[in-house]
Amino acid sequence: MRISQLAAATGVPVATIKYYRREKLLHDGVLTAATQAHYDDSHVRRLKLIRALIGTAGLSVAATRELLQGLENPPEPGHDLLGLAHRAVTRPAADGVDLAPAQELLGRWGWGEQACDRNSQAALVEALDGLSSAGFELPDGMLDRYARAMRDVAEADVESVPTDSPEAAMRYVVLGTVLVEPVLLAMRRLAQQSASFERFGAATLGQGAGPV
Amino acid sequence: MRISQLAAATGVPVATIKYYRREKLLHDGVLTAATQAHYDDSHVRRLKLIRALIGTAGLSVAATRELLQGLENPPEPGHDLLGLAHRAVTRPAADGVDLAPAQELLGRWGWGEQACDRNSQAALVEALDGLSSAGFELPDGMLDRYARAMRDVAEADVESVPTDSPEAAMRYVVLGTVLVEPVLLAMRRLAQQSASFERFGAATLGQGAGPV
DNA sequence: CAATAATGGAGAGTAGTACTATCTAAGTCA
DNA sequence: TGACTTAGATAGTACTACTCTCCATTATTG
Repeated sequence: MRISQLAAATGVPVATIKYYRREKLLHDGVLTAATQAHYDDSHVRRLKLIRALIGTAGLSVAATRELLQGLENPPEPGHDLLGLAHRAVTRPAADGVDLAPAQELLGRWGWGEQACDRNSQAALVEALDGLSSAGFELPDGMLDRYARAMRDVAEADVESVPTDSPEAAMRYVVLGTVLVEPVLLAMRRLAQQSASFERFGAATLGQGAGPV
Repeated sequence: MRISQLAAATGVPVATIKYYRREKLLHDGVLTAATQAHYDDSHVRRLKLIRALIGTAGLSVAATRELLQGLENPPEPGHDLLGLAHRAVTRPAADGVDLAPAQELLGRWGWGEQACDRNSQAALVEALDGLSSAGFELPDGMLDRYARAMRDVAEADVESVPTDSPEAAMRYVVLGTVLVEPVLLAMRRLAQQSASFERFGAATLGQGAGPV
């Protein structure tokens, strides 16, 4: 398969394929001559994965590269699979973040603090800071309801990890983490619309009377 | 309060404040002379809100402007509050998207299809497409578990909407939708780490033995 | 009251990201 | 043979979110 056929098979422009190759997202084809290379199914699959990570999951090219490079190396026992996935979607925590608020919540929910890494805790703290600095106050108990729901999600995630091979587990964890996020957010919005429709009828929160 | 004091009070550089003003995110101060204007608390609050929307929620300047302009106009009865918030975080659906897969799911979950707008349905379809085109298959029943959890979240959201004043309701819906998303995602990651720690111990999915 | 600093408003400049286009020498195919 | 394709390198583009510079005022301070 030559590059133009690879482009046709995936819908990705040739120039973009070359760009991804330069950026080390896509492995080289097999050179058959100085100006000719062959690509195969592995390139098609990889390219589709790249587009899903950049397009659907909204990762940057740099984060995508890191995640793919992590996926490439077979996971050693004790390798931090979740960390690999989470680093791809979590920006590193600033140094001066006070993790105490997160620690308190983790304690309250019985989520072992020692199991949870700094960056994810910092992400929670920053998200909550964003809420409060915007002058937005969550009603009492709201955070706990959210926590229960996300715990359900996470338990489903963890239970479904295939345990037969480390490679399959790694793939599942890494892709499941980043690619499922947009699914969950889309679901929340639809569920909000449905719940609001049931509770208030169309007139209050849902679709207005007129066209959008 | 002059612009430099506004900058000091919010941590936003003067040049950036001027930029937000040009971009109509921030209302003008009161001119007291040709080169002097006064700012007040409303500017401080607005600026903090802008930073939360752009920084924490990850909105673009354009989406932030739209959302703020929507917040500004008092909501008319029948106004589409959820739509306003959802448009700020959902990119408009491409024309050619087939909504059938989403419709089927909505039917299965009993989420009234007529309550759910095209763009949100398209977002779900695209997110699921991303999963499958990445070669990632969700186990049977997984989507339903996710749906149940997100339904819980959405019901909490809708129940907590203050019903006393339309302005408060609008503010709650719009900000709650976009600012809570990062909170939920951070929680999912922490819950995954905790659940994985409980199920597998530190060695399999969680923090590796060595330093990262 | 004069020197210094700050401000509003406008425009231009910058840094980063994700491509996209052009070019050359080399190879392929009809 | 001659049009077409390709690898690899370099340069250019479009967009976003700022950031800087400038000038004619105002304000502040010694």
